Amino acid sequence: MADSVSESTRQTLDRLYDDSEERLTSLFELTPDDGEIETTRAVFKALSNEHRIRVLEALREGELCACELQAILDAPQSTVGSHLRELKDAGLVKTRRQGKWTYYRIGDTAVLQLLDIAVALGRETE
Amino acid sequence: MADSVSESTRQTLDRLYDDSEERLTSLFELTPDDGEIETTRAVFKALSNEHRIRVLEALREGELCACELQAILDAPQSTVGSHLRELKDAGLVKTRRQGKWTYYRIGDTAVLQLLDIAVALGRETE
DNA sequence: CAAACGATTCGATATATAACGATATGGAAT
DNA sequence: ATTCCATATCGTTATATATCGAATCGTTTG
Repeated sequence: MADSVSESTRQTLDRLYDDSEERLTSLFELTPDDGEIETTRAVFKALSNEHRIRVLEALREGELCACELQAILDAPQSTVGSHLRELKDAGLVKTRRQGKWTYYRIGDTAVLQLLDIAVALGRETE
Repeated sequence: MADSVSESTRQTLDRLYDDSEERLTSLFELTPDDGEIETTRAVFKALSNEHRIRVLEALREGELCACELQAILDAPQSTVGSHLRELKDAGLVKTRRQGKWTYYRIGDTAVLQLLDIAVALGRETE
């Protein structure tokens, strides 16, 4: 584990700490396992697109069918479709099929919490 | 505004609603303005990378210098540097310079809230 | 003030993501 | 069954992001 660190990094730590080995070990304890990082990244990745954010914002009020979302995004059907699929794959929306129509809704209210916090954070960063 | 909608989308809405024009107008009210969407997107984009998530997780406990973060990521200095710059540009971390070292810390606890919610959301989606 | 060293930026290449026309799928109505 | 329609998927091309060696910048320290 600790011996996977590059030479230059190790040298820096050696200079910085009396017991660099111990420090390295405690540093590595700060990092979550790969699986958790990856699932977290997938959530943020799905949220990091203008069209997908617009869809989720629109779904705050309740479910909408794909064609309504298409009107909101004002983009070609294939483009909208692939974004909806991505949101669904990420678990951020759920679908309900009624006849020819597919209705989309927010999959978990935690999604709205994420949006709220990010909006506030973005505003203060501006 | 409403006349920017493509022909096929309009036709679909025409079939779907008696007053498609009114429906279109109310749909457009669901979408936030471009500026807000963009700042929100910027926050999520900065968060949608394995290395950057690892950095933020590591900073939960308190500030760390760039070289320690380099040890945690175990990546070349230039790679780590560009991720740190991106986090700083997005306002997610703040820096403090002491002598030769630059110390990084979480810029706003809202960042940790975002991470917590996304981790939980990712876990249940898996 | 010059050497040393960590941090930052630059530039080229590799990889990932987005867009969207064309086509397929599946339900409903005639 | 055939046709129509909403949605989903595929495949290609365009755009964006990540990586990392090399060069540069800013401080500290001798």
